[in-house]
Amino acid sequence: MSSPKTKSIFTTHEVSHLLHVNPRSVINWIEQSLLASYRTPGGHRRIRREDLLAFLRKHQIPTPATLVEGKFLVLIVEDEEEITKILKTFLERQGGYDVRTASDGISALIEVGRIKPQLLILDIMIPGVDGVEVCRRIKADPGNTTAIIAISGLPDWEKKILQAGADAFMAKPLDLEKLYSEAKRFLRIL
Amino acid sequence: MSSPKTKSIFTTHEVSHLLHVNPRSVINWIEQSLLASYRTPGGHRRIRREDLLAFLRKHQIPTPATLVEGKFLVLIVEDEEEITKILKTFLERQGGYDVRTASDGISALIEVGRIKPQLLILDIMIPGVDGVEVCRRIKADPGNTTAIIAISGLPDWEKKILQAGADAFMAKPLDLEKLYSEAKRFLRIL
DNA sequence: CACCAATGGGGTAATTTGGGTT
DNA sequence: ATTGTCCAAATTACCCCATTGG
Repeated sequence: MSSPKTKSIFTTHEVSHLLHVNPRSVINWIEQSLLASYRTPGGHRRIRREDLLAFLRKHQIPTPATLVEGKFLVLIVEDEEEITKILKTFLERQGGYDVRTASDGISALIEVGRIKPQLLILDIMIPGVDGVEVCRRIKADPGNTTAIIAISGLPDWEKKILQAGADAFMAKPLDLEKLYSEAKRFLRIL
Repeated sequence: MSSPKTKSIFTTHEVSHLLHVNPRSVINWIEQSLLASYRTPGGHRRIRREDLLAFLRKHQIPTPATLVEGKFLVLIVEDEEEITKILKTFLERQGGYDVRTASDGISALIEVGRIKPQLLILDIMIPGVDGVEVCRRIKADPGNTTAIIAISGLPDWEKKILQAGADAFMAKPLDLEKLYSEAKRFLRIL
């Protein structure tokens, strides 16, 4: 129940592992004052979480999920309860995701406006306002920050939904791993 | 609500937790006379707060927040009362922050000169002298020790305010956690 | 005084890190 | 600009037993 308490101090090797680079590169960045750090009495470098995050932001490097504080807000819009449940459980099991749900177009639009999720997983064939229209309306807002992954059993929708502004399309049956990988891409995490 | 009354004597394990190192390293430092300590009759080491602080200063290691005596002085310059209030409440709730406020450029400059805050949270669009000019003037003083986090609803200001010497820029709406993380970065605490 | 869980010490081996190199 | 390899040194892991503090 307790929060996993994100690490707050990292060694050069830990940073190099997080960012998938050679430890020497991390040292180079530090020596060029691109990344702030301090030293142990014995000369080993230590990097504070805040300094690492500032470095990542400045250089627009995707943030490793383990560095992210708080949770990502995801809204699933799907009228088939079974699929909703599978998706929700899967994402929650990854950790770091706060998953909300809606089952029709109108409530989807209301929820997006209200909670402003970072990610929307949107089934196209839903009751009332359909997914394409939901997508269009969300993306029409210039202040929009919600990434949209559209899903449907009919691959024919792909072109139309991407034109409506969706960031990605995935055909059912869903490949959960692929979906997760896309989600991470839009959330800019590693 | 009351201050937790900072501890004045620490064990090796407590120090190791504070600094995120292995207890063994603390012992090593003590044995190399890098860190002063004394022993209980049974041989257990005890470290005085002042000795620990001296050690941290000497090696330029950031100070854990719980070791900091007194409060950090923060000045918020913002003409929207609502935002000022949210920020002030948030920082005070973290503990360890003495938060002052100003609502225009002139009083901001006067207050910075008078109370020399460690941190200035500066809205750019304020009445009278604007944030960019306030920033420039503060950073023009070679004796300046105030870190500046600029905030604005218009992301376009980022480049200009950083050129004026601001240490960071954050767009509104504000992410309080991110702001707090930046604050800790500039205050050199763990 | 004895009991007990958690913590601390001391030894040594294993791992990680920095720095000079390529 | 990043990476590979070497070595010495710093840090950490693991062991068992003693101290601490209730």
